[in-house]
Amino acid sequence: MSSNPENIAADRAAAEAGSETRDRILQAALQAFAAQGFDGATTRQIADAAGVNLGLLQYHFGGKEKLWRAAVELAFSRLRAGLTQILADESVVDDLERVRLVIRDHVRFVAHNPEFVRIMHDVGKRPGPRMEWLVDTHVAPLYRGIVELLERAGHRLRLPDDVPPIHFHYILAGAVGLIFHQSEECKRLAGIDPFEDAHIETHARAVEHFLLGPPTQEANS
Amino acid sequence: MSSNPENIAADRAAAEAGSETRDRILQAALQAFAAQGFDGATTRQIADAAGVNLGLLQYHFGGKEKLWRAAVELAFSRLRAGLTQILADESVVDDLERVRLVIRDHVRFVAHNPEFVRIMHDVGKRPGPRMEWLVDTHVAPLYRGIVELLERAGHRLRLPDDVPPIHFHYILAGAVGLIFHQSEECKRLAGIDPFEDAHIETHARAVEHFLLGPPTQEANS
DNA sequence: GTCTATATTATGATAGAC
DNA sequence: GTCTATCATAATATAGAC
Repeated sequence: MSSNPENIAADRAAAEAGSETRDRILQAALQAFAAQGFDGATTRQIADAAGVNLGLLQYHFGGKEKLWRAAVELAFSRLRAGLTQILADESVVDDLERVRLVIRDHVRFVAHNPEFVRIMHDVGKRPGPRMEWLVDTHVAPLYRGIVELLERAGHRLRLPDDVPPIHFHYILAGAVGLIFHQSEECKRLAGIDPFEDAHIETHARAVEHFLLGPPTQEANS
Repeated sequence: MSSNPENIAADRAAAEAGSETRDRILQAALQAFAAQGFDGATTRQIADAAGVNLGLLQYHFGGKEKLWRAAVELAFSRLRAGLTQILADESVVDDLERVRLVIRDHVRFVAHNPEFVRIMHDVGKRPGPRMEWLVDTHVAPLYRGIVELLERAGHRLRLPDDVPPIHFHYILAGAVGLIFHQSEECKRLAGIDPFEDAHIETHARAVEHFLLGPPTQEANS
């Protein structure tokens, strides 16, 4: 940073350009890590996709690992944006309906942000510092919110006896996300693109139906 | 292969040792590809785990790609062993009960062969020759069998109107498999090991319950 | 902040002795 | 069939000019 006045404007412009570049790198990194996994994605590929030089990744993020963390933060911030809103929405009085809203919204979120599921699946399968960091800083807080909600919805959830909420969590996450995670497989297997709006809504309806049963009369949006 | 008689016995012994080595490599490869993904797994790591030299992978399989295919064949042969048996079991008269059996069995299969799901998730998310080969040669035939079964079970499946079977397929596969795929995450998130027998059965019961409803009276095994 | 080198390491594959 | 080199390549990360 310069201290002589005539350079302050230039510094500010440079800083802004830098922040914009940072964002482009971050976005490219999120796509790459989701599509190829942490191991498969390369820093060169990310730099190319962002249209910048390789050295810049080092400058802005300090390495592949830290870049990955920043990309994950971005993915989770997008998820929380919608989710915390629903969890706090006071106009919803019925907690079972709130679960329904969460499911419907999550299907749509995953369909529009498949990177989220892809990154979760990439990390959650193997032990190590990345997985531990992800769970501790991002997944666990969210999971606690979900469990609270499930407990408030209580017996009306039609959970069989003695099934801990963690099973519901993974059944839900799997039922919602797999078709989008495996979108390429799905296209070849069934000839449909799950990301098309009609299929997204069909999937939401199906998941909702299996996990919560037919909707009550007032629940339409 | 030698043609002089006194070496035939030695040849046979060598061939047997070779086939045994081949199997050890294959098993190690399956584990590695499942745990680290195709990109993350290294041929050296596989050779080490199998207790053999790097050059042998080349000799027996001809490269990483072909070794991967052989490992996938192994995983699917294990899956088919149990599945085709259930699909063909004539003592089951009710097709809805057959679906129930398939689900229960698949939960147990995945729990005991988590490599299966890990490999599926690793390949199914991105386009390319590996994914195409996997779908065409292994997934599609299996999927056709599942669809047939679903059609025979028909309306009793409680599928909402106009939901194509592909959605049921991915809901089922996701609900069954994710907790095992994400076992490491699950351990840290909920403090339980999903591979313990009690949790396997709980999960099977929960999935069954959500997708098929409460069991009928005669359906217990 | 951005770029052009380059250092260092690790990978998949090959050649050739035994 | 199995092993010991070794090659060629591609990856992350660094140093330093602009």
